[in-house]
Amino acid sequence: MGAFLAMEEGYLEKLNHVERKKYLQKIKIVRHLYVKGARSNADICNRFSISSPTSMALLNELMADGLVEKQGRGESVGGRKPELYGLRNNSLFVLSIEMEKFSTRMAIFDGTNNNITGIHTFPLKLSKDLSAVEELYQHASSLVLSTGIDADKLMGIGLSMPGLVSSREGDSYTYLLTGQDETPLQDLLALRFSKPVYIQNDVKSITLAEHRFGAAQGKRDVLVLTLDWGIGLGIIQDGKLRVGTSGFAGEFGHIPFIDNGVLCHCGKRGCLETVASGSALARMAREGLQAGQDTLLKALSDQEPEKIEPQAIIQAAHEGDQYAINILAETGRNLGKGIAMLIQLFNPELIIIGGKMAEARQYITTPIQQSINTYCMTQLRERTEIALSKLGAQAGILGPVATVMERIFEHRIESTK
Amino acid sequence: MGAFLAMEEGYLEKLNHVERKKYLQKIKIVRHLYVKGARSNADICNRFSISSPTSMALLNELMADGLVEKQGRGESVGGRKPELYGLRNNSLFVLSIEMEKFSTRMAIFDGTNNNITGIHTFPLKLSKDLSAVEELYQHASSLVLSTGIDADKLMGIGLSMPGLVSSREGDSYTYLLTGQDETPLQDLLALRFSKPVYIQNDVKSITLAEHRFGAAQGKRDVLVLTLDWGIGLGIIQDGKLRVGTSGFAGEFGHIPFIDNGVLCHCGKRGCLETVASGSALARMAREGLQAGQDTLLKALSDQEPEKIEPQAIIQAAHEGDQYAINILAETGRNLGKGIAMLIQLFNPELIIIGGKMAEARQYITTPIQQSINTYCMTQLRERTEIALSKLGAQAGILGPVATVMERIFEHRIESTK
DNA sequence: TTAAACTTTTATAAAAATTTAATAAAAGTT
DNA sequence: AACTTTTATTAAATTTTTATAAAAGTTTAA
Repeated sequence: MGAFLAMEEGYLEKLNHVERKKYLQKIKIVRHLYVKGARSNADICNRFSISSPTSMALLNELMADGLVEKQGRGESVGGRKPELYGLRNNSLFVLSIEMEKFSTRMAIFDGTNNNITGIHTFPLKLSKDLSAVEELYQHASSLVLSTGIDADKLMGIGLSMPGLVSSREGDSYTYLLTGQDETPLQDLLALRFSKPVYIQNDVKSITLAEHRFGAAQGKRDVLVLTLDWGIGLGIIQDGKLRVGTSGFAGEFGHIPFIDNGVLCHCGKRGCLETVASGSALARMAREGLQAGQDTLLKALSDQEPEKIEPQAIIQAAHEGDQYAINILAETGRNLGKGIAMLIQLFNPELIIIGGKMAEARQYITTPIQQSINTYCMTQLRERTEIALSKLGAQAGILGPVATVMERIFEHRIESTK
Repeated sequence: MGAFLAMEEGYLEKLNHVERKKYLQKIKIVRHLYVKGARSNADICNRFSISSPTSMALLNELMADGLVEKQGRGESVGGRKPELYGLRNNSLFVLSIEMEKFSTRMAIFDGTNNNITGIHTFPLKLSKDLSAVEELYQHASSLVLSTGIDADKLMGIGLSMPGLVSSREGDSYTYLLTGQDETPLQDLLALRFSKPVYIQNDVKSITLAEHRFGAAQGKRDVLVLTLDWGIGLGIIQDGKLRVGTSGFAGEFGHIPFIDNGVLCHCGKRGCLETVASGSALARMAREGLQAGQDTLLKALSDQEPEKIEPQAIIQAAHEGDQYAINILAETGRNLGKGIAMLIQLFNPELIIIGGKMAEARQYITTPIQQSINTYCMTQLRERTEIALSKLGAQAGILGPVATVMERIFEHRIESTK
């Protein structure tokens, strides 16, 4: 298998046209089996428009390569039961790294997308300088070592981080800056790890996770909103993540929303994020407390007045606190107005709401829906479903896995053309 | 050629796998030659990853079918000059129909996208009932007859109309309603014309025209804004028109923009269209005149106070009228704020501004740019170019041609799979 | 319940199609 | 004029597909 998937420098260049075509077909079959699970020979024939003997020959080669194995018989559809071919267990692994501003999480996933290590958290801070690269490598190495899996079997590494990320260039424009005309971050990491590395913005990464593993599975036009301190948006159109020309699409939190509004941390005034995010919610709570509102939050604020977190407000709402419910509703109404714009612009079939704020459940979704009803054209809103994320906190660590799934085969397919 | 491109009922079903594959390859070559113009054999080999003898055989078949012909020699790149293969002149024609609320335009285009009939205008009104279908057919028939071209050579018909159109279903949700569970408009027309018909919303159709023939050629992430009485938006992402799950994406004119604003014709209040469109401009002008503003528009309004058209205001601005310039600037600033949202959400490389309002040129673009600078994140706006449409009024009639180009081959390719 | 008839899958051999390699002709460069 | 590069064509080698048969399972009907 080493020889086949590893794709050493110059490996592809040595192949002639027929061999490249065969390599391409094999990669596509592997992707198919990875994404869909074990499949029959007949299924592969149909999927790729090749004849049964050809498909059989490719599968035999993949079995000889050690990548594919027979995995029992499928259900009969009126005749002989088909042999099922699937990826060999323990033959493919993916390392997922989720970097946040103040901590970093890692986990290793197997070929059937099971987390085999649990989530390891490190207090690794995300800054502009590159020192984190080496630290990341050390943590990752010892994690891989601890599992005892063959380093050869680690197919690739996915890395998600906040801020502006150009996934095409493989570079961040906010953190771990390599400098202009320098090797992009992704290539730098790939060199250090000797593995393909794919970086992606955190929200876009979560969006891929929702599309691959969550409520957006099989949907073609989906928006994923992540509501934490800020507001994130991931866009799936015609079944693919769309990131725009530089990879920065989806800056929904910073659209102009309120005239002469509060100063946003982005430097502008009145961004949506100033009235519809976790930080907006916290600000409303602080202002309410200062104005002498009677609420469960008082107890909290007496201890640490500046440390009111959205989650405490959500908690209070679930305990029936009227003020918390009110400010959540205001946040939701603002957000809903923003979402109404999104529905009009993107005409999605589904909008998934995730992030910590999603834990407010009906206290946020009801006012959102109310705003949508007010601000959205009937024909559009009637065709849009709003749902809460099922993946929840898992989405963050599954994101890089989905990113690797999306890119590792594409990358190979591209370089074969 | 009749047999080849016509695709009679059941033609494809008769083919075995190899024949279907060959048919698919030939269709793809024809599309390539149609979109790119005459090409060499070597180019086709590279483009489709097939060997020279195979490609030559396919081209020979296409020549025997009467679809392709040799069209001279290309430039040498250091050796023998390549033979160029192109679509036979006068072998493919497209009928373009542009329906507006109060009139309908038609023209026939040849295989190199030249308008061979000029634009014929009919006072055909767009309503909910289907009586227009027969009228359309009669007009079209006599137009085709007048050119003397073989009806067989009419490849397809493109039809654009305002309102909600589901291009996938081939049905309008605003005009020419066929009723639920009835044959969609597109199929109804296809039956009457005995030709493939493709319908599309007017703005999306224009967007395709800009992408195929205008300033968006070769670009991958483009937004096209049409500014007339209303505001239209067409979205190209990753090189393709994106229309959303029901085909209604891009309802930019009716996003909520002003709290408690003017009543919009859509029924809601404060839509962007109420402060940033041609009708908003006309309203501002009327209000200004009533308030006694001193402006060149006075002369006009004295005659027909209710008939101030955006074009008159633009004209006045070009003549130096300060009031006209001011209200255009206000319209532009509002629009610019909306465009700032679009840039943040879509991260396009180019935004094309078309429609009659584009004739205001710097009087509209300068305030637009000013708003973008105010409301848009630096990293995003720096990577976005704003340009005026070069196609201008031509875009409307070229749109259905681009729609046919986009769909007619896809349609055949789909049904081969 | 059992056996025959029918489907689907798998395997293999013959037929067909495609690619590669080889070659000649054409066009440009030194 | 000699050499290089590219195109176009033919023949040989390879690959893919089709056709066929056997194996395995399901359904139908006695």
